[in-house]
This record gives sequence, C-alpha cells and structure tokens, in this order.
Amino acid sequence: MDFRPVPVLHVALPVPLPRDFDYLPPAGALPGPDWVGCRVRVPFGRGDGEQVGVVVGVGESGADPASLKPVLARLDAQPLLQGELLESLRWTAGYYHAPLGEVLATALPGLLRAGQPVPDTRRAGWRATPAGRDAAAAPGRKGRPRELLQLLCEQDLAEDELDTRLPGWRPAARSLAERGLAGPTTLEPAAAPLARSEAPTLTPAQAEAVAALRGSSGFQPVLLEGVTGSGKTEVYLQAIADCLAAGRQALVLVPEIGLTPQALGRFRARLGVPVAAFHSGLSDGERARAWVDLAEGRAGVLVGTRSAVFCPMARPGLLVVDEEHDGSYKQQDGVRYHARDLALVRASKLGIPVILGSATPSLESLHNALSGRYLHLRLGQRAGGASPPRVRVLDVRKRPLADGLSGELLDAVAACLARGEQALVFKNRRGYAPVLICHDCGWSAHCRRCDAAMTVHAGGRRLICHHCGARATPPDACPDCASLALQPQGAGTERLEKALAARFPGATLVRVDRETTRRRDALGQHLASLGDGPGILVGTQILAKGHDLPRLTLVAVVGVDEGLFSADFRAGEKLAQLLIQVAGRAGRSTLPGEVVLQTHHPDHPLLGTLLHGGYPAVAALALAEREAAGFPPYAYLALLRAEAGTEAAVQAFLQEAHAAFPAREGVRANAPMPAPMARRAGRARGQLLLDASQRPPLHAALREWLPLLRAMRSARKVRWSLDVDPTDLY
DNA sequence: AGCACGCCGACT
DNA sequence: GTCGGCGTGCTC
Repeated sequence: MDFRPVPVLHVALPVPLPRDFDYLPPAGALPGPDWVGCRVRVPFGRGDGEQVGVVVGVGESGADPASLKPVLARLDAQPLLQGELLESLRWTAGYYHAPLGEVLATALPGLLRAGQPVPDTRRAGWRATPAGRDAAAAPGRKGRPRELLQLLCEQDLAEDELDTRLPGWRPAARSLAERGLAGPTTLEPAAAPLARSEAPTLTPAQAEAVAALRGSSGFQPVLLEGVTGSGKTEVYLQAIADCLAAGRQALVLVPEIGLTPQALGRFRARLGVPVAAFHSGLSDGERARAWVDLAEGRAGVLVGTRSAVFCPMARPGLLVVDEEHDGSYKQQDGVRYHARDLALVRASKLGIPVILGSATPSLESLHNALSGRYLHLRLGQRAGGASPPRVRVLDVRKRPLADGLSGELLDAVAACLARGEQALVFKNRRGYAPVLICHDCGWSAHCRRCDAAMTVHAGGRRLICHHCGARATPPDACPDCASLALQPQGAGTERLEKALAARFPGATLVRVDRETTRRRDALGQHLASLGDGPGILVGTQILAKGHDLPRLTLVAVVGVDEGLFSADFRAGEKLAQLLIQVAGRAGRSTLPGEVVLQTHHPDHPLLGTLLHGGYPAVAALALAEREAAGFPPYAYLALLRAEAGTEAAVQAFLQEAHAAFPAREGVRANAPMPAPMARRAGRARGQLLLDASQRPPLHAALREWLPLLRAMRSARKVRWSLDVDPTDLY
C-alpha cells in the first residue's frame, strides 16, 4: 500500500541494527538541514522505552504515517556533530561495518550520549567582593550566608558546584549580593595564568624534522621514527607550537598508560595555552568538558587516549599519534576501531598533517613510509649526548637458576647497585609463578572455566586465573597421584621481587605490575618511591614506556623465551617492540646504560637480528616474511568471532557463515577454527579468518555477508562480532 | 542489544 | 494452582 510521503528526521540510535529510524518532528517544528547532527530524545521499542539518538538526515518517508512517532525533544539547538567529524564517523561505520548509531555512541562522551546538555565550561559562578573578604575575616553571626561567604573567599565557585557543596545556597547568595559582599561572575575554564617555558636547543636531527614539518602543508602523514630517548616529544612540541602560532589546535593521541600527570605537565608548561586531557581516569563531567573545550576552541591542545580521536576541533591544525605502534589504539570490543587509522582518515578529510611517532613503528606504518606514501623522518641519536645502551645476551642453558634468575644477572644487578645506580628487572608475567605442577606425575593446576593454567599468587597460597579472574586455594596434595610434591614452576614478578629482596636486603625494591598499580596514578607514586638512590624496579610491560628514570642504568630482561615461539604472526614484531622499548629505559641520561637478556635460546634469529641490526633489521625481516606469507601489510584481514555456551553452537554458526560467504576474486574465507583459547570463562569460542589481497573486494563481500549472518538462525545462539583489521587473532 | 510476548517445569 | 525458563520477534 502506498502512502503520501511525510517529512521525517532520520535518526541513528545506539542499537545494533544497521539502519536509521524515521521520526516525525515535534509538533510545530519542520525537519530541515539544521537538525542534522543534533541529538534528539525519541520513543523506542515497545512500552515506554526512550533512547537518545542523533539526527543524521532529513527526508520523506513513504511508510504508513501511523507507524511514525514524533521526536520527544530536540536536545541541541546547534549540531553537536557536523562537517568532517560526522563524515569521518560515517566512514568509520562503513569501514568497520558497524551501525552508525553505535559508532556515534562510541564517539560521544558518556554524558552527551546519555542526553545531558552540553556543559557550559564558561560557567556562571559567584565570587566574594573585597568588602566580602573583609567581612569574612571579621567575627560575625553564624549562618548560611556566612558559610557561603567563607567558601567564596577560598575561591570562586560555579553554581553547579555550589549546588553540591551548599544545597539551598541561593537565598544566602542573594543576601550577600544585597549587602555588596558577593556577586555573580563568569568562571573561565583556565583562570590560572599560563606560563610558557623555553624550548631546549634541538639536536640537528630534531631541527631537521621540525623544519621538514614546517615545510609540509595540507594532508601529510609523517612517520617520525626516533630511537628511544631521541626526543620525539620535543619535535611534537615544536610542531604543536607552530600550529598554535598559526591560530590552530592540535589533537595528540597517547597510549593508555602513557598519559601520566608528568607528560601532561610537560605539555602545559611548554605551550602556554589551555591543554585539555581526555582519558578513562577522568570523571564523566571532566571528559565532557574537555570535549567541549576543544570543540568550542577554548582548549588549544587536547591530549588523550584512544577515544580522543573522536573529539571535534574548532580550528583543526595538527594530529599527533605518539607511540603509534601501541596496541592500546585498537578498541577490542564494540566498534573495533583503530585510533591511529582513524587519525589518518580525519587528517585526510581535514587536510592537515598527522605525525605518527615511534621508536618501533608498526609494520603497517613502516611499509607506508618505505613505499613513499608517508613522509619518513628519522631521529637516529639519543638527545643530550646519551649513548645507546650496551646489550648482552646471557645464555642460561644448563645454568642453575634460582627463582628464575641466573648468577650473572644477579652479579650485574649487584654491580649496578654498588655504583649507586638503579636496575630494572623485566618479566612479562605477573604473579608468583605461571603454573603449579606436580613433580611426580606432571599434573598442573588448570582453570575450570578456561583452557589455561592458573597462576600461582601470594607466594603459593593462592591460584588465580588471569583470563576469568577465578580464584582457588592450591591443593595440599596432587589431585591425580596424591603426591605432596606440588611446586610452583617458573617465576613471575612476585617471585622475582621476593628473590631479589632476599638477595639484596638493603636495596630499595619496587614492584610494578597490574596488581600493584590498580589505583589511579599508583604507577607514578611507585616510581617516585624509588627515589634517587640505588634501587631495583621489578615489573611487567607496564614499565616498558614513558618514564624517564635518570638513575636507571641496567635493564635485565628475564622472560623473552615465551614470546619467541608464539603462533601469532605479529608475535615477533611485538616482542621486538617490547624489547626495544624496555631496553630504552636504560641510560637515558648521562650515565651509560646496559641491557642484559637472559634466555635459553641465544641463537634465535630474532634475537640475533635485533642485536646486530636493531629494530630496522627486525622490521625488514618481518616485512619480507609477511609479504611471502600473505599477511598484513601485504594483505587485508577480517575476523569473524563467535562465542557461546556450547562448542556445537559456535561450530554450527561458523560453518553456516562460512558456507554463506559470497565468493569474490582475491578474497578467501578460511575454514572455521577454535580460538587459540577455545574455552574462556566457561564459554566456547571460535573464529573464521578472511583474507584478501585488496581491500575493496573484501569490503564488498562483507557488506553482502553481514545481512546474511544477521538472518541466520544459528546466529541467535551465539554472540558474534566482526573485527576488521584484527590485531590479535584470538 | 533490550524488551515483551509466549508456551512448559518445580515451588508457595 | 502460580513464578519463571529462555526461544522468537520487533524496534520508525
């Protein structure tokens, strides 16, 4: 049946359905282009359900007008999402094959997603007058006005802050205003004067990089490849300063654990403009305000983690992705976007430069730089005259290890401490020991709900599964053979800490891993507790980046062997990056650094290549291997993952999905297979890998495939998701 | 994803 | 006699 078309608003809602929903405008309003990008509150679903969505278009609906509901409320007078950002979000939805509504929900800070008003960061507030300050100092009647006055004498306060700190403050404020003791004011977001510190003298390589960046205009991807300690941040700072001088803003992405108060402090001290921070450690309100400050041009720079790539800019000038190889830029649930790739998309649409910086670039970026698609700038020397650390491989085959540590390694630590310097002992495993085994029959403690061994904690008094969090008490005797010879096998950071404490009783010892750094900024506090004296830092990869510890001269790497033989095709690249990054902690200042690698496989080609040619040699080798094997960056991948209560449900879904895959030249659907960890937290998991020599046919196939998947009956019994450009095949 | 509707087991 | 199990279908 045909109906007369009616004007409607196309609204994207945060539901996993790949389409818009049409709504009538509210009574008395007309749908026009000014609606696009504004949030609306709409009725949705049966019953009295409501959702907040974003108008993504206006048009006409030929459907039965009786089935259309009107918008309940328009939440923004001005579009919240528009121009380049809205276009980039549409691109994101298309590229990752995610519903636009989910992408928009991912991109908006929580408060705005929930329909809260855009915060006014130039907020209405109250301040005490000079007369008020005098009155507050003098003795006087107690009461609400006096309480308020005293608060205002400490600092100007925003109205919403007063609401929480002194409920019912308004009559008191009126009374103070009548007596001339206080008055309304507008609070600026950054009232503090912003000093700008001097830039240090650049090294020739830094100066060259800065000059090259000055010469670039329009969309220009730049790979800034600088060895650890070469001063990449200084190059960013100069490029950002240039951008600010031209009246534009910069957006800087950093890895999840890279955004320390120290790093932020360095940006703030140098740039002389408000620098907003955007990361998961902030409250919802703080995040929304940072977003708005950048969108409305009040912040000159925003430094943030992955999701900051979606922040709108009033005067876009520059994007920076620091440590671009870092895995935390890839979102691993929901819309599985890669922030580095989206930064490139945004820079391209904005027509501005984007700097990707790393000592150990991803093979993807390196490939683009080597093939001339990116400008390739190199910083080959450490800044400030520091020399690269000396690297020594310790062959520990047939050597006795005490708690995982060889005698030579302990000697090196002892020598370091004797010089009054600091040592870092790196092991990429937390806990006491990775497994509890029976020395008589070989039984080992496994998690009941995962295909994984349980990690021994608390010196052997606790078992914890690192994959599902399950806890258990270790048995007294072996459940299989009743032997009492149960032993923790191998060493984690907890065991290393104990062993080092016993061996060096006088030394300051600090352990840093996910267990000891649960609290916010615990990492900074831990590192500070090390002080300037001799000491030992024990920890996992959380230590691999970021901090400058000038007294740190020895890096002892205890656990690389696990990484040398992993099945994942990215394992070699990741291990090399990790080793370079952790080795880069040594000798960053004037003291010479030393790196000791303790291994059972001193002849492994990766170690040899890394030792003799450094990261560029490992990368060149890995690129050749990837090309030969048909892996990224020479091929394009997508991974269909599925998870269900039973293996049969996973199998059925993946088989049917495989059969339904639309054939395309150059696109291959590999056979379904169990995930590397086939059972996790009691759920069966499987996956299906697609690979293609070109992107367009892969995406064309995916576009055709996804509706088929959604329609499959077997899909209802599993949780499934599609990962475009997966970084981890598990 | 939520949410409601809808037909079959162990409890007050 | 009901509360509730999650299969199925829908959301402008």
